[in-house]
Amino acid sequence: MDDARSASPRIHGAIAHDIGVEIVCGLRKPGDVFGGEIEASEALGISRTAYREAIRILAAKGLVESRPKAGTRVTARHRWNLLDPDVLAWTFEGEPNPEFIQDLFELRSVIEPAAAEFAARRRNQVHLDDMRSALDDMERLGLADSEGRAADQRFHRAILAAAGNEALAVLASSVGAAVSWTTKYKQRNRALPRDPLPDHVLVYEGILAGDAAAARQAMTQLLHLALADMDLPPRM
Amino acid sequence: MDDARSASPRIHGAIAHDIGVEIVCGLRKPGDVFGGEIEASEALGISRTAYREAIRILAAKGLVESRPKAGTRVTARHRWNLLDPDVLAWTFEGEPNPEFIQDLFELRSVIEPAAAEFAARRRNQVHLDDMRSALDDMERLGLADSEGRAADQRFHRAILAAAGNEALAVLASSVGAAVSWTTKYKQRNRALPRDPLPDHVLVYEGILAGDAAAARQAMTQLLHLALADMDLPPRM
DNA sequence: TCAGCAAAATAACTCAGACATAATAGGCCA
DNA sequence: TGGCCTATTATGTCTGAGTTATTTTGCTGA
Repeated sequence: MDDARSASPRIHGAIAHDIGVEIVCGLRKPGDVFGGEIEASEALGISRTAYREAIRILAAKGLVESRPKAGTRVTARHRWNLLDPDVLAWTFEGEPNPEFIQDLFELRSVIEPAAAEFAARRRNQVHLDDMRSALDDMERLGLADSEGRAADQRFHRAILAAAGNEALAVLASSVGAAVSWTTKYKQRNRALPRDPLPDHVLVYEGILAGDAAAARQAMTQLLHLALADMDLPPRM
Repeated sequence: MDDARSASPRIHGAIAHDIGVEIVCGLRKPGDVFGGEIEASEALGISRTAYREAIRILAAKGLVESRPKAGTRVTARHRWNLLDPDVLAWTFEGEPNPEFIQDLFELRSVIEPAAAEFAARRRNQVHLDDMRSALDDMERLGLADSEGRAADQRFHRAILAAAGNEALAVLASSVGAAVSWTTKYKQRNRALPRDPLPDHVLVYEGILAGDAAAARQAMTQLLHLALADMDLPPRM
C-alpha cells in the first residue's frame, strides 16, 4: 500500500526509520510514552519481535529509553546522538529546525579549517594527487553536474585523509553529508555568488605549500562562500 | 564471577557491550564473520532473541552489518560511529590505541577553543554565574578531589551552554567524557606541571569581557596544559 | 497523619520453535 | 566458457508462553 520505503530495508529497519523520523521531527516529544509492545506492534501491523528490534535501534542512538513497568519513552533531546549518521539523515527528511542547520554549518566551519590546517602539515604525495585529480574533475565538469559535486566531495575527503585524524574524519564526513542534504534540498536553482573553484584551488595550494595558516584561511573563505549560497541569516 | 557490569543491563545490553568491546579492542577484526545465530547464541548461553537484539544495537552503531545468507560481520573501521558515547566508552575499557587518544585530544583542541569563542559572543548572565560558581568550587576543592573535577566539568559544560550550538555541545560532551576516562585511567599520580586554575580564570575573564580572541587563546592554553599532563609524544 | 513495608499489577524482557525470505554457491545446460 | 536455474543457508519474521524488575497500591503501625 503505502510503501514509500527505499530499497529493501527489513521491517525492523523500516519501522526504526519511521519512528525515528517522527521523533526528530517533533511529532513525538521527549517524555512521550509508547503504548505497550503488543498494542504498538499490532497497531503497526508487525510482530513484537520486529517492533522490539526497531526500538533497540532507536535506543542505541539515544532517542528512546525503555524500562520494565515504566514503558518506553522518548528521551530528552540532549541525550540524542544528534551527529549519528542515521539521526542526521532522518532529521533532514523532514524540515529541520533552521537553528540546527546553522549549528551544523557553524560546526563545519570549525572542523574543516582545522582539517585543512592539519592536512597542510601532514599531507603526502598520494593525498596531493587525489586533491589535484578531484580539482581537475571539478573544473572539467562544473558544480552544476552531479559528478562534479561528487568530485567536490572527493576533494574534501582527500583533505580529511591528509589531516590524519580519524575522529575528525568520521565527524566531518557525517556533518558534510548533512550539509549536502541541505544544499540538495534547496535545489541550487540560482547561480552561486561567485565561482567556487578559485577558492578550492587556494586551499589546495596552501596544503601543497605546507602553509597551515594559509590553508586554514582559504578553507574558511570557501565555507563562507558556501554559507552565502544559503539564505540563513548571519549570526552574531 | 566476572560481573564487572555497571548497574542493571539487561541481557541484550550486556552482550552488546561485551561484543562491542571485543570489536573496538581489535579482538574481532573488520571482515570477521560471526557464526550463525543459533550457534552464536547458544555458545553465549542465551536465546536467539537476546542475541539478535544485541546485534541490532551494534549494527545501529555501525560496528557490524548483517545480511541474509552472507552472515553477520564486523564492518570496516571507517564505518564505525567512533564518537558514539557507547563506542567511546567501550574503546576506553580496553587499552585504546595511543594514536586514537591523540586524535581525540586534537579534536578537543579544535572544538573547545571554538566553543569558548562562541561563548564570548553569546553568553548571558546565567552562563556567567554558572562558570563563576564552578570556578569557585574548583578553587575551594582543588582538582585532586573528585568533586573538584566535577566542578571542572561543570565549568566546561557552562561554556558549551553559552556557546549556543547544540551540535557542538553534544560532540564536546562525548569527547570530553572520553578524555576524562584517559586522565582517570592514568590515576593522575603526579602533580600537574602548573596550577590549572589561573588558566581557567583567564578563559572565564575572556568570556566575561566578550573578547572572543582572548577566550579562544586562553582555552587553547588550558588544553595545552592538560595535554602536557599526558605523556603523549607531541605531533608535528 | 505519615512513615515504612509488603503485595499486586504491569510493562519490558527472555525463551522456544516454526516458517518466510533473500542472497549466495554450485551445478546444469547451451 | 557463459549464463541461467536450483539448492543451500543464514538472517528475518511470527507466535505464544513464561520471567523479571519496577512502580504503584494498600496495608500496618507508630
